[in-house]
Amino acid sequence: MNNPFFYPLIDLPDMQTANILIYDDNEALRISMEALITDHEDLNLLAAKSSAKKVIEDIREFEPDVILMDIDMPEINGVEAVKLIRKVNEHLPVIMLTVFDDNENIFNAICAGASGYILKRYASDEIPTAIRDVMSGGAPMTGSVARKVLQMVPVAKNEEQENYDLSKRETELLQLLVNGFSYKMIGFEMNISIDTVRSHIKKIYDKLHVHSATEAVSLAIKKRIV
Amino acid sequence: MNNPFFYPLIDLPDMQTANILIYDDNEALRISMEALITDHEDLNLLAAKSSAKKVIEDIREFEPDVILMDIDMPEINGVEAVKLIRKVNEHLPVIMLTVFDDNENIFNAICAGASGYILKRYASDEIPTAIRDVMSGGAPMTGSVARKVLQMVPVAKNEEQENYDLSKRETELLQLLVNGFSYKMIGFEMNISIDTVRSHIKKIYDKLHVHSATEAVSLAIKKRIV
DNA sequence: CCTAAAACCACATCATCATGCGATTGATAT
DNA sequence: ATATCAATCGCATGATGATGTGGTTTTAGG
Repeated sequence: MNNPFFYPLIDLPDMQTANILIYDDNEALRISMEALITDHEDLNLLAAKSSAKKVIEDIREFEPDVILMDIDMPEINGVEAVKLIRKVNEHLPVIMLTVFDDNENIFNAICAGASGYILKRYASDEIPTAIRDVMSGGAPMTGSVARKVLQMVPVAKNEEQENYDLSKRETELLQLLVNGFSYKMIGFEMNISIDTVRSHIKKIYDKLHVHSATEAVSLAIKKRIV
Repeated sequence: MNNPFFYPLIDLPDMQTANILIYDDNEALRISMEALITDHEDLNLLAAKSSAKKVIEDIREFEPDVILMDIDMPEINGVEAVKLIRKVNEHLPVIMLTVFDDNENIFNAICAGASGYILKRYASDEIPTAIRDVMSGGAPMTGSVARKVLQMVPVAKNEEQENYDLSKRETELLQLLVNGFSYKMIGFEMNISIDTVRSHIKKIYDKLHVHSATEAVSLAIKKRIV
């Protein structure tokens, strides 16, 4: 189709084979996953294990590109496993598989460092895509999961991003204050006298409607001024 | 395929037609979008406008099910438009369209209340899916966007959720400190003498390895101790 | 050119904070 | 029983913070 709207699709360069390691305690599911993966030329199953107990050793042995990790497993659950993985490897993509899409689970998995989160009921459809997705730097998730993650995103939402009208220099100073600098240190850091620091601080307090450093710091962080 | 792994796919019940409103200042793109949408039976384009200036009136007039909103528009940009929408309608799905996937833009859009965020270069592929997705409660985003959103999710990540071992009372006090209370106020609030406040504070500082209220407050918020 | 605002500095004063030393009480674990 | 620790309080001292008043210089706009 010759249409300006149709941008060239993502350039899939040398999409090499993705070497996969699977953890799931359900044997039927493991078998199905094997079948699914062998159906795709660019996916290669290294192993499918029923327990993540030896995940660290496994990684060293198999050197996978991607890990599919069930959340609900006996002995060591998926979230714990991800935490273990993240201690030795910051970036190895780990896609969580689960039947639950409750906030608690999702939140824990994300915080533990999971790269993606897909629901088993969509797994047959989404796993191949998800794997290619993480391989190219994405973070696959089911739509409903994505929405939940969005809801976790900080605060603000529609909250009238109040404008406190701090000048550049004032913002800079506030930043130092937030980092625990004393007046003396701020003066040194900004190359101004301590009296100037006081002067700035007072103006900042006036603008933020606060009367102490702790209030200012608290407000600055919570309202994302810094 | 008779396979236990292949869960019944998402039940698409009465997937009714999605009525769509588009905002994009690029005419060529609007035309392409129209073509794309008319290609799909379950999608219905109500209008494609070049400016979101009258978005509120438009919504009242057209009563769309979904809005596609370009971020980069003159006069009023997409993020501002979403904020306006959210003031009158908490739940109307708004999918952001953009060529940029920088953190700043994504973060602003999400905070403003966008329901999804997809990149124009994948638009032709993803828009139909995205629309169905938001209609059924999802939150569509491109993989790379999803990953960025994940990175915004609080802190923690793998960070050894450090345990500062604050006692109950100490935590309580720290909370007050974070809220900008002075020693005097804290003492009054907790019904203890100011000297006890000092005593507690000193212990808290020791445990947090800080030496001032601002540092403590900053750490407390950032590490989510409070 | 003139004005407003930002950025800079000084001095003074009182309040509050940071820290150290010491001490009592009650709960809990060994 | 006794050692540990959280929680409470007191006192003292030096450092730092909060606020006010009054300046000068630099920068950006009308």
